[in-house]
Amino acid sequence: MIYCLEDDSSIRDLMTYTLNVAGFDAEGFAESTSFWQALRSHRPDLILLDIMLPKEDGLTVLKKLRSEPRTKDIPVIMATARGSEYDRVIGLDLGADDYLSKPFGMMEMVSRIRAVLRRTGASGDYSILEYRSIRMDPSRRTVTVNGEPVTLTLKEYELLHVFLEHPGIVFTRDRLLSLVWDISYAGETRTVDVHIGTLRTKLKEAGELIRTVRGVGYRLETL
Amino acid sequence: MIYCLEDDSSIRDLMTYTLNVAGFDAEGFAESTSFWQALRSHRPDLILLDIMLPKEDGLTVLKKLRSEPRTKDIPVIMATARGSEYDRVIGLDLGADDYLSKPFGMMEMVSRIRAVLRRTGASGDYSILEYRSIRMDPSRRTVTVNGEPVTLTLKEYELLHVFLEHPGIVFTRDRLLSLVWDISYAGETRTVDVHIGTLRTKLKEAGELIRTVRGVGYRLETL
DNA sequence: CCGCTTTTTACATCTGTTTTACAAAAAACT
DNA sequence: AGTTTTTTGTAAAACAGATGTAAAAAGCGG
Repeated sequence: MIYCLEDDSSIRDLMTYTLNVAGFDAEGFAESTSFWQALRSHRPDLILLDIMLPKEDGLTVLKKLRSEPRTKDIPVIMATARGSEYDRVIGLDLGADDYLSKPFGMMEMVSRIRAVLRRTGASGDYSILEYRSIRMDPSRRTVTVNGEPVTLTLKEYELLHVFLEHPGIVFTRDRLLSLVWDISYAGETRTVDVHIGTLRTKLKEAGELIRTVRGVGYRLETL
Repeated sequence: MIYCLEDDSSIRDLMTYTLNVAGFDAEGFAESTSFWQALRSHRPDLILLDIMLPKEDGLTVLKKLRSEPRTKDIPVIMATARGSEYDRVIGLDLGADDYLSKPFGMMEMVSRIRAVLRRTGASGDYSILEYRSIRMDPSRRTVTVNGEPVTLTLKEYELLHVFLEHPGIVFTRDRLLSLVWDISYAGETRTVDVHIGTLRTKLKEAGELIRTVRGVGYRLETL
């Protein structure tokens, strides 16, 4: 989910519309009050923040976001008026993750968002993940290998999702447990191994792409 | 263009967001002043009017609209709280074109808007939705399977509508609840499952097209 | 009060997950 | 090289949880 805080309704609508088409879940806010309210019940994957806002300006919002533990890690992209170098500097100090100079194109916006999400590791992105012969469509929750559909269970799917999002990166069993099972397991468990096993067989030849790193964990092979 | 006059910003944003996604052009207003101002320069195709408003209540707004020649033919849908308020509105019969009882689901809102727009002859899209043997005519609110008419209840219809509009996409139970039922439902419920069940049996063989994605939700099968 | 829709409840069933146990493979150590 | 130790693969059993569904309860409009 991406939140857009932008007072101009036509720009805001264009943004949310574009983001939806691009496969994101987006919600727009005209001013900060409703934005803070929404933030209480939901934590977005990214926030698009206009500098010029009616009640409370963007820099203040950013400062508030960064001061709260619950929100300080949410990536923020700021939309600034052209050439106002001042805002840019201030925003940098406050820790915005990227900037968009108005007027900006929707395509640029989407690619910046993708870049920031990739950098910060948060996903929220529903675009298709692909590696070699493996293809995953998160919005449909389907996986194909060489075009052949493969039926995966929840855990298998989540595991593969982790690997596809970070090809080449080694994940320890503990890390996988916390990512896919989200609880940090104290003791020793063979669960991950078993699921890796079933995943490998279900992926047929492509199963070999999931390599064992002895004594450490697993990773999706990159060459 | 659809105007939404609703003081609660989160509901208003949800409404305009949904309408935009549904292909309408929507603009929200928190109170009547800015609404009257916008009305001077533009004539919307439909107005969504909340009864409870800060400055000037919805009934007064409706009365004013109906008294002006320039605005008296604009279709109006009123959003009312359940109970006495509803009766009061009906009793007054100021000539709203339809009513929505709060809390209402976004799909219901969209369907009502489409229905009203169709009745009044204004624009809007109510193209027939079709997938395999299932055929839905939103303007008549009818569904057929292999040409055989199927009688669906409100919720069943709205559910099927969601699926037909996005074949293949997986919907979690939460998402379906927010689309077809209330704005947001906290806590666990088997309601969705039961309705999916009845929908499946009513759709006969075509019921198998609604697939369960274990641990996630449901989706209309595409191959 | 009646008939219809919707929601809840309860339980059987089905499916995925985890554990267990042991074989196989790799590494470490004579 | 041979032996031991550690680590991983995997089949099968045990377990946990999600889903389907009938039936009861609750809501709603007449």
